[in-house]
Amino acid sequence: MILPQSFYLDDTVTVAKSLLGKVLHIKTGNTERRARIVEVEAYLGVTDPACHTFENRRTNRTQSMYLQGGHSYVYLIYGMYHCLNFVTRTEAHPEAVLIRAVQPLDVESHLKKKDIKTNGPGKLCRHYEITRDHDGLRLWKKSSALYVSDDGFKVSAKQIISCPRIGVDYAGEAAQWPLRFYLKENVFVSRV
DNA sequence: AGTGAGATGGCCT
DNA sequence: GGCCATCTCACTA
Repeated sequence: MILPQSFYLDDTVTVAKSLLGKVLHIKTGNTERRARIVEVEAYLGVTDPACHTFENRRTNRTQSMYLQGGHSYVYLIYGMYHCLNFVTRTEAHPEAVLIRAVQPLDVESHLKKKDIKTNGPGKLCRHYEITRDHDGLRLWKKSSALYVSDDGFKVSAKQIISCPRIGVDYAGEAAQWPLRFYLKENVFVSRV
């Protein structure tokens, strides 16, 4: 079942945790690939020093974060990698969930750890060729190049690990906030 | 295994 | 000019 837009309008931490186990669909040309979300981070908008919209900062890059929840937000980082986010809440609350790692579902391959190409926000976008072209898409529409569904995969609260976010040391105290969530013992998670 | 540098563009002061 | 929600490669040991 495809996730409705209302799914994304909830509290950002709730959405982040709920996204674990959901299925991301990526359409390129005639093919559609699927991947289970296994690692995410919450970015809490205007009051979060680690968030691009901290203090209501509004640039060309962050336009889509000010859309309603359920849109994609893709940005370029370090001049060469892209990061995929799902916007949450409403226009007045520019918050988002960063998709840090997914588990590919199409190929029945027994991947060795060194061969995993989707365990990190930059690597997963490179693997699925997700770029700024995928910014501002409506994730609740099956016609979008990116959309998200629930295939019935169950995740219990005990399987969700919380810890500080990666790569935000500059954000002071906020760097310690437990806003990174991942599935316990999942091999596709970027790091433990 | 662990550390350090480099690639490279947008946004900041 | 400097920093960044990253990753890879080359080096140490």
